[in-house]
Amino acid sequence: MAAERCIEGHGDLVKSPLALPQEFFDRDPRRVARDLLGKLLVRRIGRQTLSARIVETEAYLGKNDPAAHSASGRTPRNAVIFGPPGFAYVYFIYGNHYCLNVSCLPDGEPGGVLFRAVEPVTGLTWMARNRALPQVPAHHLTNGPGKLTQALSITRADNGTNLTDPTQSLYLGSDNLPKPLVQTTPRIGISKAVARKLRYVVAGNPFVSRRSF
DNA sequence: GAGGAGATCGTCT
DNA sequence: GACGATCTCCTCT
Repeated sequence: MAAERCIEGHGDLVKSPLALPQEFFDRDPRRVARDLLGKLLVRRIGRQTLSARIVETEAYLGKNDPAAHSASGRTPRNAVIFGPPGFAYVYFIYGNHYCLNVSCLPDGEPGGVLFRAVEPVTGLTWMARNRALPQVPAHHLTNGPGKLTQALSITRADNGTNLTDPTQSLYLGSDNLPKPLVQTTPRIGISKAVARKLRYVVAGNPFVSRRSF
């Protein structure tokens, strides 16, 4: 069990969130994607701690989901989502961008959740610096899978990180806020299984990547 | 504000 | 060699 610490953000001292247990991810990716909304993504860079609240996710179901990377079987690239639950699957896409997923389901069963958007909580200045966009509105810093990885300095070096371990430089935590109101929509940017409503957003949150369909 | 096109490169076949 | 779970810039309305 993680000890509570204090992290800095905007000059305020904020209680460090407790890491989510591995059992949280040992479930159907649809449940995990929904329950991750409102949870915190915590990134440590040296002495700096960045944290952001998850406001948009997508579930990828594995072999029965043609849109999932795992649909065509295990490869060196996607091996993490075939592994134990709660680990980071980071991949490079379109020559420019990294996307962050977390593995779900027991070891050997493919499944994962893509993080599409987060709401910055602490370290906003660092995120703007990482994005090289100091003038951009806050809600444009992290409202997309490629944007949030850039803002939090997430790269393939983070692939395979145990996101349930609070001693890691990247982990998932909870500050026990009430569950937000969740809206489901079709996933974005895919060409297969487009009709399935496997995208989960915090209703009305301005930090989601796209508002309505 | 909305829509289109180019950039860019790792991964897979 | 083709494709891709994206982003940004530019143009048009």
